[in-house]
Amino acid sequence: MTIISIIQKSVIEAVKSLYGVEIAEKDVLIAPTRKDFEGDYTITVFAFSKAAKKSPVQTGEEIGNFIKENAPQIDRFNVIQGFLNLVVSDAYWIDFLSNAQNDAQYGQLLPKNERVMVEYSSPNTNKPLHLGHIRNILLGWSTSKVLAAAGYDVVRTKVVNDRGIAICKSMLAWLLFGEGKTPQSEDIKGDHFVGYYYVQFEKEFQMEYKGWQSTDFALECVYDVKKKEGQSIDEFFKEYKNEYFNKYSELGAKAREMLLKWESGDAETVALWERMNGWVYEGFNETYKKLGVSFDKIYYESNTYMLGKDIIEDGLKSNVFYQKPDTSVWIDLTDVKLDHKLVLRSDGTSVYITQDIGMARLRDKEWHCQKVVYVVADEQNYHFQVLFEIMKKLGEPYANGLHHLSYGMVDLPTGKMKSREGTVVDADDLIAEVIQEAANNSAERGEVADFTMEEKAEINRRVGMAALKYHIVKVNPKKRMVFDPQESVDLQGQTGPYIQYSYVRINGVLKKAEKEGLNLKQAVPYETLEPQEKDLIFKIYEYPKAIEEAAATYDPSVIANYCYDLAKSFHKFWHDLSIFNADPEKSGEGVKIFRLQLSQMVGHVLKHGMDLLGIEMPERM
RNA sequence: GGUCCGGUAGCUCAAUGGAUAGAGCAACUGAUUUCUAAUCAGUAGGUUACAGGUUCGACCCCUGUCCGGAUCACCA
Repeated sequence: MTIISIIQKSVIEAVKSLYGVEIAEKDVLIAPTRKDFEGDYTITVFAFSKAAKKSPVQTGEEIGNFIKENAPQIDRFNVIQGFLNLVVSDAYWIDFLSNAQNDAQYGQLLPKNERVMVEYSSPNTNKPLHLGHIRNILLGWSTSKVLAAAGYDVVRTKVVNDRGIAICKSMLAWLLFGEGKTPQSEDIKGDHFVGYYYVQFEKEFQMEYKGWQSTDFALECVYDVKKKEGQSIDEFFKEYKNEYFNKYSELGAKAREMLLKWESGDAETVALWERMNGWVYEGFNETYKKLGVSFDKIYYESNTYMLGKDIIEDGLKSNVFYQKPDTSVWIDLTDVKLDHKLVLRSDGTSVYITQDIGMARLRDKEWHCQKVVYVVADEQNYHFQVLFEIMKKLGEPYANGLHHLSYGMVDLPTGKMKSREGTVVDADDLIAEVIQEAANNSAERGEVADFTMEEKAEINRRVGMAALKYHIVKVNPKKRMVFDPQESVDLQGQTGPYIQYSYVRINGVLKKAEKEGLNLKQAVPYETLEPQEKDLIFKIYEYPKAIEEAAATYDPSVIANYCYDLAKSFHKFWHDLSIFNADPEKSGEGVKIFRLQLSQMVGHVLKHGMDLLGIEMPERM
């Protein structure tokens, strides 16, 4: 039984026997005691003081005395205002530690016998990954790791948007201006290579558009006729871009023609499409590898974009959907405070959401997940609200397990990232930069100067990636975040490397212990904990709760902050108390072994926790 | 305009309705004969956007206002 439930039960008994009132477990508010007070757990007694018809302080005293009498695990207590602070006995903590130590899986919670699918990354194949994708990927990966640690059976997936007008733009530009070049011939990463032609297309298109804007036709037959009140020429044509692309643009016409050819299965077009997408995948895979993430199943939109129509037809029969006179199909979601939403065009073709409806059912057939987490930016909040409501109305059994892990956009200190203004931070560049920064710092410090080049490179990679990943994943997903590249390479303070460093310190003493032939498996007598020691044990004890919370809220930042707190406590412990030079007079013979065991356990939890964030620990740095 | 999400120290972020709102960065001051100073300790920094309300108790819940963002396509 956990100490929490021991305390809860004791309080329930206390209130019953002292005041004759029955309360439930959820009525017992129990929280870790604040730092400035003595105690491990605090119970808020205001609610009980009403039942007792006594002052909060008196009630606290009475309950405290009762618990102390009845629960041997509680050593002493104090009451301040309406707060009952309980001190758990050192014996309990020491006992807990030795048990945890024997559990090589500590941090892996019991199986929940539920499967959850995490969809993340889901890129377009027309340009390389950037900072925004990095947030998505890190969130998706760490969420999946957290869920797995919490006991779920996890399936990782992505849906590649490999078709549509965007990739056709790249294809067209490559045909027009590519001169037969390839990523190999130019020695460029495939996704960057294809992205270059996408940009090339946009440039050419802009030139064409600019030229067109000054024609009499554009000014007299378009601007004069369609402009809004007081709208300048520039403003108007900025808004008119898409319509121009579809109506008058030569390049636009060619791109659309290519899309039609692709859809009709034209062999040459499909071959080109496969070739260019192949280049992109090679590039993406390299980036995924650098980020240390993987997928169990990849879906391609080119295979799934026709899905969902049959469901719409069935739903039409069962009156979940309705048809307008123009034959387009809609759903009425006004009863759940949403709108009427189109699910099938009047020409019978699908829209974005049709596909998602079909995809949801397909994946249910293939995987039978009780839960599905969609890691997608918050600009699509409305889309997912609509999607989930539709699935509920269709009566899909898994509908209530669908969850949109919505995260805020990543801003730069200078403002929003805009591809047009060239302020997009490229994923590969950023990764290279943080690793380089780690290398610079490492060289300055000279701690690992005697290591081989390969070993140094590996350490720099781990440290640099830790800085980057931690910087991003420590922020609550739903918040928009400001990403300062300068700060992301910081190695001091609340950073990934700070946490790694505590692990490296632990590794150092463990190595030394090994050299001295110390047996860390032995049980040693130890009775009185130093505050720094208890702090560490307490935090180790709280680790499973952090995992549960992170899993329940789909929020890896809980783990990020937990790891920082634990590392901080360890650094403090390290600074204040010596391990090998511990004074045996004062602390007893077992102190050295005990502290090594404690350090080892901290190391285990830190490594485990950081792994949930996709961060690897170096042995030295 | 409707809907949704955010607003906490100069900056980046924490805080199951609980105690005196905490960290880090930046600034300043200290701590290496010792297991790695990528560390530790200290100083300074706040009307939690604003105004009401609910409560024994509100950064947190409710109402309104302001600011920022997203979204409201027969686009994806």
